[in-house]
Amino acid sequence: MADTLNSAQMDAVHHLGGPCLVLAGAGSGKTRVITHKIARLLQADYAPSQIAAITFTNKAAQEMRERAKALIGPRAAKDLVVSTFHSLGVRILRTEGERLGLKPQFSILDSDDVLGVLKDAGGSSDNALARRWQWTISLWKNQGLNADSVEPQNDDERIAQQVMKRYEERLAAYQAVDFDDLIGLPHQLFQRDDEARAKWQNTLRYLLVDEYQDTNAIQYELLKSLAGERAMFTAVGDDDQSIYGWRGATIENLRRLPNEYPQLKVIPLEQNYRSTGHILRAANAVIGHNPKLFEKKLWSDLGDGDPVQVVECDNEEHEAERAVARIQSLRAQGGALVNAGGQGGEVAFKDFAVLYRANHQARVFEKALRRAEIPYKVSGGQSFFDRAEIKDLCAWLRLLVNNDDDPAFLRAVTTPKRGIGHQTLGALGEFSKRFKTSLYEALFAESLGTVLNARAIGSLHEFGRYVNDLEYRARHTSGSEDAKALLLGWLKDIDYEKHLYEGEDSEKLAASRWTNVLDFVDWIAKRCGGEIENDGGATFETEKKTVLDVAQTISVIISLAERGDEQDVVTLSTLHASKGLEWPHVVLAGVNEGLLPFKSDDDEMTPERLEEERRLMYVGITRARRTLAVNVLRRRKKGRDTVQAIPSRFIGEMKLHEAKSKEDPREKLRLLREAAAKRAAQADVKP
DNA sequence: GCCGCCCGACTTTTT
DNA sequence: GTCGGGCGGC
Repeated sequence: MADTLNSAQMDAVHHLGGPCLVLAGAGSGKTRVITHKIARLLQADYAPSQIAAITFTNKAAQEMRERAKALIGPRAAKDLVVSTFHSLGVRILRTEGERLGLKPQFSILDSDDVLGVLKDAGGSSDNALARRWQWTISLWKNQGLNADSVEPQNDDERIAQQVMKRYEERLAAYQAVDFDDLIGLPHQLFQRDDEARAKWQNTLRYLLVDEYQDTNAIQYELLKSLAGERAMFTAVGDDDQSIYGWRGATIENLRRLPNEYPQLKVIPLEQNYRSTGHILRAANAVIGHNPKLFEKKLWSDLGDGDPVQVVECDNEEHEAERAVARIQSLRAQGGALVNAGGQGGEVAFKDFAVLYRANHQARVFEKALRRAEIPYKVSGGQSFFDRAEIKDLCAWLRLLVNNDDDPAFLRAVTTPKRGIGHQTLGALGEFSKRFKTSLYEALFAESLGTVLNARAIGSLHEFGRYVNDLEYRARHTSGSEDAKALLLGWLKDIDYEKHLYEGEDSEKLAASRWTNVLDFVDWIAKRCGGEIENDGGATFETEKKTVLDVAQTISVIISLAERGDEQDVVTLSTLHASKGLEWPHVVLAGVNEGLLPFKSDDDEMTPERLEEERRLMYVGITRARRTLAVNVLRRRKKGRDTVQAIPSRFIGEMKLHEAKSKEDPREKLRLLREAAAKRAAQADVKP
């Protein structure tokens, strides 16, 4: 991307006099606009602490802060308010809690906590039912409703309303709030307390909102009251990438903006710096089938590039094989298909992504990639390993596998605290650096006595001997039962349960962490195998693995996860999780009716739903920089059996044939398919 | 009433 | 490949 801003980006950055809506098409450099606008605001004498950039996820907030820091320097970046909606809400509630009758140390319930409270409040032990209540109540709260203002439409909703009433009472009694309250309560406060509202309006004098199309009704209201009369804000979003309607986001928020702020300056960013022409034309063609809120058409000056390929596959396994073959052949050719575009050069695994509608579609791709020995990661997935308690234990396991893993050593030696402090570790670190050894190695060095006193050395040796002993036992223990005993013994030795309860002020949270730990132990133990299995009359023992073997596999998973995007691996991701990301080569998997657009058997496809599915397709297409393969299944699995599969109507909507002759036999076939898709569309959509 | 087995389904996700 | 629900047997 050029180092300068284009003229639309420039307009967006320099419009400071009033409300501003930036319609940032895919790949149009919206983060650049936000960070440059922050810099511009600083020039215009806003203090960093008066500028709030609001995002949806912690990850996005973190990235935004990094990007801003690179532009404006660490000192100014430190005071910027870069925060998610929810953490901003926490901040408001912590300072203003009193005015809402909330103790300063209220607790925030996570999703599991809420489920528990709901089961209790609703007098049901049925998880699925409680989840449905949770879902319904959350959607209501996101619309700014409470148990008294809800108007139930059916019996289920009437029950949910009653449960909600009791749920509200319980939260008040517990002095607890849920995630939705983090937005809803500050909003209520600002509605009725002019003083508090004025105070915050003066604290946060300029608001920048990222992914504006993902805001829900209540977030919109909160923004509106924060912005106040002055209306100093920039909303950045793209109605064509609104894919979270199902969790309460509403593009109404985009539609109402020009009405509620007549002075609103709307600036479309249409130049795309990501994809080549064929890909962009396909994207524009697809999204052209949706009714338009704002006129916007992406263009790029990166040349036509390679045509979008429709890849026909017999079934899911074949599809995965073809995707693997595509990865291998593109790598072999150095990325050149028809038009290399930029430089050919090396094509790395990390240049590829396979995107799909639903998580379970990843499995068959994982299998094929493993067989082809292609490294991959499944994105968006398991955050289990991200949990602090699991990381603690993994540090120990990593240390057992590799004694020289210094970060693991540091975490293990201080978890739990065992009287080895900063001083000791600092000295050990210096020592290890000087003699170019690992920390673990340094611990046993004869000459360590020159830098540390006997007591410190004693503690270190005790730790070292324990690790040594544990490693020996882990190396010689296998089978589920023995492994479990070993692991539980270890946790008891280090008194980890106590450590959890001491480190956590909420007993409940500590208990849930301990449950995670026990799950983790079971998980490892299971992988140590050795269970007697009964297979067709013949009993046999499955192959046993030692605890150390399993720890080794875990270490690999962890180090993959930790290095994150640095790793040269193929990405498997849902379309939802792919938003905001890009890859040179993208494969869209299973572009068939029923999958994309997704349709479940019992609910009917409304036009709104279909439009959101179409935006999902649009998001998928616009992730690709240079090549795009769209996979179509001839047959697909449905439940236990395989059924005929119809190509997605979105294939036809891409208008890939536009410039081609209709005499081409392949083209005729394509047109027939398109007609079939159209018929499917008419059959499925009720007007 | 509880436990175990078998069958079937399997959206999308953040705080 | 996993989880949950439902049914059947003890």
